[in-house]
Amino acid sequence: MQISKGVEWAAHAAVMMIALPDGRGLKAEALARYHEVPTAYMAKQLQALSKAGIVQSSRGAHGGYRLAKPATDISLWDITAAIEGHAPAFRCTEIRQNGPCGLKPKDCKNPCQIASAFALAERAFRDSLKTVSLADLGAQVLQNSRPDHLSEVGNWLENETMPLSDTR
Amino acid sequence: MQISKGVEWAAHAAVMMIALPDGRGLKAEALARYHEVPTAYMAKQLQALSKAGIVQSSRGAHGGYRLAKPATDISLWDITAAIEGHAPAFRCTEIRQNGPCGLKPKDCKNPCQIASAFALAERAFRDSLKTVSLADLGAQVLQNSRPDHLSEVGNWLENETMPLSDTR
DNA sequence: TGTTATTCGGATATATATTGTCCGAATTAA
DNA sequence: TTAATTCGGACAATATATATCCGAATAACA
Repeated sequence: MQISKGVEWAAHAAVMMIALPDGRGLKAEALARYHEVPTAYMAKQLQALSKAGIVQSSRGAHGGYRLAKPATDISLWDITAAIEGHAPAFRCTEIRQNGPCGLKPKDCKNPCQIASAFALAERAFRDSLKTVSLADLGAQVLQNSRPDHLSEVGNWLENETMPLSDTR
Repeated sequence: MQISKGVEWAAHAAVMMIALPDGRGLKAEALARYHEVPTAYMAKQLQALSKAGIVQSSRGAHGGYRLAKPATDISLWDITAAIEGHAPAFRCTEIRQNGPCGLKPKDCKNPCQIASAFALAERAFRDSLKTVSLADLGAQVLQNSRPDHLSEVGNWLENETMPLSDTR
């Protein structure tokens, strides 16, 4: 029971993109270099975010990624689901229908009690992540960072960001 | 992000053991046959439950497994943790310390905001599972089962259970 | 308007964790 | 003492997660 590293990377990349000025983007390679992770794999996570409508991508020269909507409208659950998928972690295989005393399918209209309990727990997990928006995370980072670090990041962004022409 | 099938099997096996009369046990092979799953792998899950102090095992002729404590004192989280381990699902790799603008370790005394959010969500998940005891699950099964099914299970148990001599 | 540099996107290998299996050590009834 | 029967940990096979590569697409520029 473990969450993919891609979720961590995608979340950090998304927080980074909050700071982008309007009309600018960051390419996958830059985001990977900034976080010191494999470029191609970071790109894969960004593609997943793009498919989920969380980020916009621009191809070609001076292309890159940027957030597709306000940071307040993107939750940590959105990012997690985009990478991990929406499938429940607990997979009920209906073993109550197995074996010498197995139940008939018609007696299994209601979900198994164990599966129900896990569904409830997973809902609690989801709901907790849904309460955290990218904007919240960004605000916390601003609060807890030393000023010199923030300007360091600002300078780095200044060098790496390119104006994006098109907004497909 | 998925939960091992062993958790499902262990949970069903544990619920089954609620019904055991005092001084009786079920061997791993019987529990596996009842649920129609591979014997050796079911045995592995039972061993994990045993290590966690959830079930008692008796070796030798007429050996088997039984609950080690009252069903009210065993939660679904206990069983999950016994099989899956206590390690958190989200693994923070501290990538904020990586790259050109990486933070110094001394500036990372507080956990990363993203990791904190996941820790909170996982706590919600755990707490939800902790509210469900084996006794609860057993009661729900009794309520939702047809009487003929219950007597069928009772007969099966009668044939399979052996008196356990020793209570190591 | 053609050309080229640069980017994203999906198909393809490798590493790791999960799932499944086996055989020896231990225990107990006879 | 013996032998049957069990648990327990070490050992393979499979599925998933991780990492990588190369082609398709786009926009800048001459």
